[in-house]
Amino acid sequence: MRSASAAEDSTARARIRDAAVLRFSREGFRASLRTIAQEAGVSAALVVHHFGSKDGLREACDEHVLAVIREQKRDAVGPTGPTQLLARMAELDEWAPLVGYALRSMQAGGDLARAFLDHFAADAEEYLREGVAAGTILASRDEVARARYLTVMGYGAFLLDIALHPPEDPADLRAYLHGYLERTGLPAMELFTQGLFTDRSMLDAYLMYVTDPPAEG
Amino acid sequence: MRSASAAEDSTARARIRDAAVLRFSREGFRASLRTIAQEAGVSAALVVHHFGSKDGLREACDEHVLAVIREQKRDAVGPTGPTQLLARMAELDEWAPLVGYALRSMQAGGDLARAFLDHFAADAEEYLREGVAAGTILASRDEVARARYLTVMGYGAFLLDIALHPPEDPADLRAYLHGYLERTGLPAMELFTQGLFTDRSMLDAYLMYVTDPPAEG
DNA sequence: CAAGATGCTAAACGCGCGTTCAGTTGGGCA
DNA sequence: TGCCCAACTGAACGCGCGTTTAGCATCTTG
Repeated sequence: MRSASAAEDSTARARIRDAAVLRFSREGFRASLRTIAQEAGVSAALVVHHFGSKDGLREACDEHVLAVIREQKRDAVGPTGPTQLLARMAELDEWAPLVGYALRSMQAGGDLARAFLDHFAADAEEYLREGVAAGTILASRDEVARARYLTVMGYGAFLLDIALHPPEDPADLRAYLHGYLERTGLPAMELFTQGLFTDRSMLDAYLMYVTDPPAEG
Repeated sequence: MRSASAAEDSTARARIRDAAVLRFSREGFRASLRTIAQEAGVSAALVVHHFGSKDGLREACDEHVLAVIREQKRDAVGPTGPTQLLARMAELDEWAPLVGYALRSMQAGGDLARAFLDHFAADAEEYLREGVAAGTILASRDEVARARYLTVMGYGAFLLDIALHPPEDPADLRAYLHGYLERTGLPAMELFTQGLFTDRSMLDAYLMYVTDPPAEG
């Protein structure tokens, strides 16, 4: 079936789509149709001919990226966290444009971003439950909310870090990810194993507040 | 000196700057000069006359927003967390455009975003040290890295959440913030008081890895 | 009062964008 | 063979953008 990867599809349509993913990944969604067409070695008119409009092209890219990442996840052996999935994919240069596209998409918001996050949050929930069952992870009063919170936090921190320190070579997500993990590894580990507070008073105060909220101003 | 607020400055230059902050806050930095000029009740040419170019206008907005937020912070009585600063400011409709501008700026990256985060991370560091000294917060092996990590995480999560669920009325940050805190309050409190793992094995493994890293591939 | 700076505008310029259009090529099929 | 349809292109269109230019009032100042 799949001889090596989807890149083997050398129809003009696929070439345009791949070129679009690459340029969107590098330049954001401001990348022009003409630039994309040039990268694919076709005319700008052909892009519109195949995808109807620039928005149509973006939708096609969205579907493609989501499909590939889902397939990658299915093929992955054993459970891995959602962050680890993109991280491992970034390790292979072949997938770098897809990961870059996904990150751009999350930063821009929209349907694909929501789809990604729902997907990853659902994964996180599963892995957290497994951890709780295995006794390695503490139980939460609201597993769904926790999974979502941790997912949004992880990706949000990574995206903001990228925005603050844009890599000179956007293609080299590998190097960037390495540096990011180096910077955040220790505080993350401390937070996840020890928390931040020395006692339960803040949590108890919050729980009290939630169950018996003060009157609205 | 300051009769009520900076909004009292009714020179055309100030009106243009305030209009720019408002529109940038609502529409992002794609907002056009003509739109901003119209909002300020002047011609587009006058904007260029006063600020040289659109980039010049953005720089002026950056300086203004940073200055106002710093001043607000100085006036604030007692220590408050950096997140709480923006949160409290968002409560007052008067400051909402400034806060919106700051958030847009962080999402877009650039110098102002770095300035904000350095500022807030330094604040966080101070408050964390106070907490450690007071015995309410656990000490970290690297206070600087932890302060930065928590700051990037907090704002990153909030920004991603906004991108995923853009409020229908961007001006009403107040309502949005309320919903966000409702969604994340419990898992955040749990994480900060209890951590995530049941034992120290992950942290110990990480510390071992850092002090004695495996050979590079 | 003359002269020049200052605040400000209407109109236009040039550019890059997404998109459209008329037309060419070439393979599949009655 | 003749026809058609799909793939594809170069040129142009229309638009909105940031910016420029020329000119007009209105103050300031010697």
